[in-house]
Amino acid sequence: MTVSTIRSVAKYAGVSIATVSRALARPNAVRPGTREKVLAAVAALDFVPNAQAVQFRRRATRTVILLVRDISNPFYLDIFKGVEEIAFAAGYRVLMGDARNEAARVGHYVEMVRRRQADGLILMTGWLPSPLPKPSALPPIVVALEFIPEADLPTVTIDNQAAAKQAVDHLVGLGHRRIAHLTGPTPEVMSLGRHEGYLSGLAAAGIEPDPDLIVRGDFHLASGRAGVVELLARGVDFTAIFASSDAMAVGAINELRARGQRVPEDVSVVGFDDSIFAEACDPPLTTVRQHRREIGGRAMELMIEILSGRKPQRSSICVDVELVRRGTTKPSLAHPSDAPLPTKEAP
Amino acid sequence: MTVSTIRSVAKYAGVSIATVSRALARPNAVRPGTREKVLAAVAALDFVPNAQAVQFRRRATRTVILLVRDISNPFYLDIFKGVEEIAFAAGYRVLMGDARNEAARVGHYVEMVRRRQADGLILMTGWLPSPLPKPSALPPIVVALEFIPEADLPTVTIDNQAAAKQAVDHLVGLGHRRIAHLTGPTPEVMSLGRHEGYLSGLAAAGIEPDPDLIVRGDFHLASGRAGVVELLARGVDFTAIFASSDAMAVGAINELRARGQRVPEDVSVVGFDDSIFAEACDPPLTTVRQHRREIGGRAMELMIEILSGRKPQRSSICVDVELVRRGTTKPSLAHPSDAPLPTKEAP
DNA sequence: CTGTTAGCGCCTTCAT
DNA sequence: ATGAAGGCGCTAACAG
Repeated sequence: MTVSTIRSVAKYAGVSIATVSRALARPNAVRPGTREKVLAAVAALDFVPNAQAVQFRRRATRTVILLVRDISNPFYLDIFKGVEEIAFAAGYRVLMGDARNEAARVGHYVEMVRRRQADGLILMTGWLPSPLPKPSALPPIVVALEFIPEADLPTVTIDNQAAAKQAVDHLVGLGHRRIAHLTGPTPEVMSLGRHEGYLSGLAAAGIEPDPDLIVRGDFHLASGRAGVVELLARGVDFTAIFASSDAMAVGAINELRARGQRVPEDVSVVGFDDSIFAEACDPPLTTVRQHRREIGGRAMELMIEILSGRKPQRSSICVDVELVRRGTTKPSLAHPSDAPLPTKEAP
Repeated sequence: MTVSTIRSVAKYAGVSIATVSRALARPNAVRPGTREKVLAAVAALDFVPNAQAVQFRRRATRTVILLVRDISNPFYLDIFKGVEEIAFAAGYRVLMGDARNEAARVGHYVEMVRRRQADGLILMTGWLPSPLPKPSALPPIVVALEFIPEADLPTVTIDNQAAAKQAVDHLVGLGHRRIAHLTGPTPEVMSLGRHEGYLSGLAAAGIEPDPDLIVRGDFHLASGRAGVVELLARGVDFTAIFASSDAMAVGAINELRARGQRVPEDVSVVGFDDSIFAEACDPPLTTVRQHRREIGGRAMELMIEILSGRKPQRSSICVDVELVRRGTTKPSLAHPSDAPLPTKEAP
């Protein structure tokens, strides 16, 4: 590891340190001959500017933190990718933080940027440390995909309700009328939005919602299995399931199969996310795609605008979703009415 | 965002900045009364030390970069988690870098630490920028799970050969003798190790390897499907498949099913990694588990030792793997000999 | 165009 | 136990 400083380069090139600095930062602010000399010295001494000193001087770290709820979720990978691409291109670095589902850790990361370890925070947790610091004490924050009702922060989201409605519309279009919903953890805005979308999809089709068709999950695979177990235990009829996450959809499919039901022949299933599970699923999963790269990218763009002191045009952005029709949905064989399914053994 | 500095705190408390610094860094190097005053001032002014200044002064960033081959791979999530846990506890931060499979980007990250943006680099790519900088120009690097033959760097790995052999031993123990291997991308050390393990597993059982049973893949799902297509096209008999990654195993299973073969009844399948695919698979995948958290943690521990100037006891660590028997393997129905499978339609 | 100079915010001897 | 002072390596006025 080299240790040469700007001073040694200056001496070697026979110029002042200011000239070295300029030759490196704005090459054409310096006479070509001088530039040559400096560059030669830089090469000879294998000089690399000390980034810490530069950033300290400039009062900027050019680093942002992407803080996620739980890093085990592969969902965040593409978000990260979107953030990182934009960040990299703009000369920023991305520090990935894992909140491990603990509010306290969010506080830690907020503290990090207050201490100037980073310039800003892209938040993908639904909470901020409480008591909420007064707005003036909050560092630059952009919220992605989540909602923090208490604070009015710039946000990049999708329209969960419209997205869920699309999924239900698809099912309805296929002739399904007994559609179950595996929801996300329910006090959360995201889960609620998707559930409302489910309800409005039913309403649009003139279908009366049936509380027995609604099962609460937590987005994880196991809760998808459990959801099907519950549905079957209730003895309720259904020809389709809308799951608020792909992982739950896969869990549900596995459980349905274990119970002798075929997908999509007996039951159609739609997921949400278009995550890595969707393509690994057999048949591939029909699902609502979230453009994760784009969401991440947009969030980073917002952050850059904020950090540049420019006031962003829109402080909140809504990214479109897209229904991806694949193999787990097909037309309902049930009568157009609410007639029970052909034959279904109880669990 | 607060802007108070140590100087304002000093003035407020009526002491010198040196005292403030001490009161914060080593509280008992200062008289209790003074400490009180300082702490009160800190609280009143909502002072947080500027981390950039501190680190600049101390010539350390307390940040390490975890650079992965391709961030889209969920495999790295748990590695990150392991790294981050140890790092966090030791007061380090982890910057996640994505090499996007490009050697040039590795160079970029090496450069980052040379510029003192970070103290060290945990490398999970199989390459370093070439031409290789002379060792003296290399920053602190720990290699995890990969191998960089050209350079002699501290490494945390698993014994790929022994691990693969375990998988094959398991299959052999179940009575399988016609075992296919879906390899990883082949010029790479990791893939080669696993293939050697496969071969030695066969050798130990006195089974002659059959080149027709070996298909090259790239660790991804699609190549698992393609591998089965190839195997079937070759018209070769097999009762089991060992795939060098879980993703390939899942792809293979999906393709087998599409061709009317049952898993594990007709064909047993073993994967490698125990990744997120393994549990989502139906039935759950028998696979070789890599303890990713531990691997990450060990790598970070090594890094901390190196950065602390302590010479690590062992510069290379090998983490154990574990065969996880689940639902995709069962005893072979084929004759104990090399007899062809009962009935199998050609593709 | 180039050099001189004054810090950025903090830690750390070195005196007192 | 405390204060004064000197940088860390660099950038950004300000003069020339």
